[in-house]
Amino acid sequence: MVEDQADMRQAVKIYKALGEPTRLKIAMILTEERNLCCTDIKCKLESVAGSTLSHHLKQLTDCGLLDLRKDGTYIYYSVNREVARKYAPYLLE
Amino acid sequence: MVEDQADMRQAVKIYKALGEPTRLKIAMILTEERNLCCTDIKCKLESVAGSTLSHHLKQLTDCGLLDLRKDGTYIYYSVNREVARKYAPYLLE
DNA sequence: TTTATATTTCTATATTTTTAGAAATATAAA
DNA sequence: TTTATATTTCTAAAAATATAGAAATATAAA
Repeated sequence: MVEDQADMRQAVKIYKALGEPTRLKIAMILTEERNLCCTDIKCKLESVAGSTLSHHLKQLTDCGLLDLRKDGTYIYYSVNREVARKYAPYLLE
Repeated sequence: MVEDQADMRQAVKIYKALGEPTRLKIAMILTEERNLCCTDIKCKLESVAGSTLSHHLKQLTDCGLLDLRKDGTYIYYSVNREVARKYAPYLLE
């Protein structure tokens, strides 16, 4: 039951993260194409400030939906498919 | 592509609806037990004003996640399993 | 018709979230 | 070391959301 609570908190975080147009877009971009860095993603969006994008990516990462891999100055993001499958398979369609 | 846009807008609505603790709770309650009315749901939650609950149910209904059936003064809610399966199968676990 | 119950709408307030500019940090390349 | 690029943190303002009391609406039962 305690895990359920923790599980629900994660679920809320994930759904909150996906319940915003820009972040859902980012999640969909990172499902289709993996290992994109901040700047790559920025290019694929109409217009977002870097600081704003950073906040969105943080939210998507903190909830467990995105995996990241650091390489030098770059951070490469991908959607974690297991998490997507469990909580939001819509992303994988 | 146009449908994709509409689809994404619905997805955002659904995830926004589920990205709030009380509403996720309501969705889970209505997945486990179907055809509950407003008052039944109110009893199963710690403490929510009727007006607040009404707003939550409206949001969950507007996005397509809940089906409703009116009977006299009562409105019975259930989770739409197809929508849940597509967007948030976590509910069905 | 009167009364009771279920639900919604109106209104206002408190809180949270989104957004981005500016400054800071981190790493790589010259 | 200097310069350039990637990303984050700080800060503040604007917008959106959650909440609930009071009043309104709808239907059923007495």
